[in-house]
Amino acid sequence: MPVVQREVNRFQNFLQGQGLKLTGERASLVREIFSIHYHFDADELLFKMKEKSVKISRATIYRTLELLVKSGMVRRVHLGEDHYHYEHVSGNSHHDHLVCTTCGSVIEFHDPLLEARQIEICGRKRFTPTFHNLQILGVCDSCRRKGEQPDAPDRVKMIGLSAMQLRK
Amino acid sequence: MPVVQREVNRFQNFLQGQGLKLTGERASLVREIFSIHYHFDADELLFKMKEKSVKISRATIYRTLELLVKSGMVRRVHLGEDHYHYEHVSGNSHHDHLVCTTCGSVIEFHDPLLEARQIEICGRKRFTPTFHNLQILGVCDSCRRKGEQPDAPDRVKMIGLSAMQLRK
DNA sequence: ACGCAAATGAGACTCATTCTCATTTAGCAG
DNA sequence: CTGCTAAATGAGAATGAGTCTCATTTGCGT
Repeated sequence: MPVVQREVNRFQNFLQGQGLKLTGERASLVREIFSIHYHFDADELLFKMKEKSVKISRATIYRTLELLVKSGMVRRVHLGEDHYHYEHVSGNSHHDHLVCTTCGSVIEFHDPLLEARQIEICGRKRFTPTFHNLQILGVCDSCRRKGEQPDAPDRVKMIGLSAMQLRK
Repeated sequence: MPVVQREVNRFQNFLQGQGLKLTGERASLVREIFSIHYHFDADELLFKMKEKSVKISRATIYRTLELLVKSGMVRRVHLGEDHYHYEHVSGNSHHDHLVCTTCGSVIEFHDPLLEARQIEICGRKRFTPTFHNLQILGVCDSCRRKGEQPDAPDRVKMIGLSAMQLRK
């Protein structure tokens, strides 16, 4: 009856359709992933499973994430870092991300007008869109209020922004 | 007098401002990069330099790319692959990308309305944007006309899209 | 031309991700 | 309930983009 169980069932349906099996490891991962209402990476998952004394190998985590992405239940997102992040897809709530380059926090947003405009652009280019990925990098409200630290650009390198772009 | 020479000078100005030096290797790389009117990755650069018998080590390529990004002359872009791509910045023509998931081709576009809407959204979230990164994945005109190949989803895995997302 | 900080090349290293393969398991047929 | 077999797992090796180290070389101000 917990909500996450529905997700496990959803995954099982997908697996059965592909002639694949629902194992204990896969079920645990789905339960964990759908309890994280935020972005995570493979290592965080590995760590959380270890915390709960659920033994799952790194390989299985990656393999299961791949299946979940194929099933559409999980989405791979780029957050300006040099490795992948993931997030679960609840219902069909697509959203994009504002990423703070100072503190690393991520704000989600969804804007129908933005989406509509994108579709218009695609039409003009005779391009059939299936999916998109938008991150807006910048400074969040609380970091802005804290003022400019003189040594702030440290995080800039990580995220691959140029000083010039930041200055714009 | 070739156009690329202006870029070399631009880079030299940046380097001097930082107390850094313009070396033969750096100049060759800038000339090469500003002759590529497309996206490239570090390995492609390495290969092209080898082709021209210009000896430059992998480390220098990465180091120079980092400097060029810092100078604002080159931009790091994510194109849905698992490693970085770069593109040179000519003037101040920001643009975004339509990436075909079938043939891998990339169409650039720039849309002021889209940008304006993004700024509006940021304002609502009290977020100060400095930069953004938008890729729209989908199928380009010529691939669409070729119809659906029964084995098309091969590239899907590479790009990390789910079958469900593609179907939408 | 000198001196020295900066730059280079070669290869070692890191670290996320993928692969291999021997062993275990889910789930179907009987 | 039992056996069977394809699929799944874990452990660790392999991969590959990107970074770092350090001995040697070079740009460039004096």
